[in-house]
Amino acid sequence: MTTTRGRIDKRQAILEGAFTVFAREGYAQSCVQDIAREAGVAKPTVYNHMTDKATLFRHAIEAAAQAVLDERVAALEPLAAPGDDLSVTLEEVAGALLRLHTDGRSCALRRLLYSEVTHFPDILDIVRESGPDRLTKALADRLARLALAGRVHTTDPDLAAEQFLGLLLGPLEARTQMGTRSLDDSDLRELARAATRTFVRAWAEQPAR
Amino acid sequence: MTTTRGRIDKRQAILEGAFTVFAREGYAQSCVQDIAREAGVAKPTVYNHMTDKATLFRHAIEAAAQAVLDERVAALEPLAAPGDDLSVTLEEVAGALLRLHTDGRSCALRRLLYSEVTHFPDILDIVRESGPDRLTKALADRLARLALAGRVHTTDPDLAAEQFLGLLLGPLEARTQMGTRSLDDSDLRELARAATRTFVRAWAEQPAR
DNA sequence: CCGCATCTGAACTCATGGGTTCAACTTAAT
DNA sequence: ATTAAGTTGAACCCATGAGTTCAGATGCGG
Repeated sequence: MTTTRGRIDKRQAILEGAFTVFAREGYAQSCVQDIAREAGVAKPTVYNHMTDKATLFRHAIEAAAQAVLDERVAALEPLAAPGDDLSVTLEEVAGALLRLHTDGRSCALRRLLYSEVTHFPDILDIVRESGPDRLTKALADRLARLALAGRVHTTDPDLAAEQFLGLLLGPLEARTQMGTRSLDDSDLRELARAATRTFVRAWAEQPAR
Repeated sequence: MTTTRGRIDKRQAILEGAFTVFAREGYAQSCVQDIAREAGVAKPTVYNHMTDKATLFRHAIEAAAQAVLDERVAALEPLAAPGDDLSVTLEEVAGALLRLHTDGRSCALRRLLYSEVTHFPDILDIVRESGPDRLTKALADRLARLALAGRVHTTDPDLAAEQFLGLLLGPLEARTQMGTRSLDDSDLRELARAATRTFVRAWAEQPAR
């Protein structure tokens, strides 16, 4: 078999260890030695799987981004069949998104993207389709369905989705000190409630529009 | 005099050069030699003014943050005496904020903060009072006045300010590819219009609240 | 049991860069 | 003119870390 290499695929361990260390130290400050140690592997083994520190970085980011995004999109699920009161479902989804967004891995990933976007312009392409873009699209899809059902009043679900996320996540950055402080669950629920209320007032309560 | 040192204060040049290089390369990837060259100064001169690469970083960030913030707060000025149609003034202010927020220095500063916040936890304190926090507060002050005048309907101007900025800046990140792509002025105006419309619908058109 | 692929640890090369030293130079103030 | 502070370039020391090499484990299929 091609994939049943030697031991229980070290590759996975390397990618995870790499992300952990990169997240903790930043790209330039991480040394491959530490990554190897973190992954429970010898340094040359790392170079057996990845040619470069740079490609190691790319692959680690890609894997992490994929994982983070899947959770996010899954959290939108309740919107497929909302209850009688749309606000309740929206608020539930909002809370779930906030919890995911403030998660340690998520914050670390965001920090890494921001800091290395200029040195690795290609990670944007890697992450784009699996990044906030796809989340906005997925939310826009849900909102479009709801608009058809007359429960949201908009002709531009993409805009509505962008604004919902802005309303929800914008206030976060300030409160979490750029993702370094963590909020307790009641704060998150409060933020979810405030964002949902404003969104509903602007997009679901109005008569026509 | 204490401040009429030797030549026309190299200190300023050093801080500016440092920010330029840090912004371009990131903290770890910048070397003091390059910073000195960028500032038109010899390496030992840098160490005459700053003890460390780290304190050099702190001071450069502080200076840049101060400059960036002052512009931002100044852009809120029109809200002190809005015209008959509040939307117009809001939209004008929103456009100005967007232009400042997408400015190269501004994006670079944001990237630096995100990437080094874990290695320099203290830059948060340096920047807090001169960061997005103070902008939100300043905007909240304006909104409070407008609420008193009955032109905005809210009992929580801080929340309204946070949400306005979220509505305005949230959609930006996606469109500018984390600040790497620049938008032309018509796009910015469009974004300002969309954010303002939603904000007004939620906070200024409603009867009571 | 053997060969093959992989993993390991340690040592090594080499480039980069932080921070310092120093002797010579420039400038401002007295 | 003299002094003192500040600047300069070049050379220097030293730590760190990317990437490689190699000789010896270790496990697997046949």
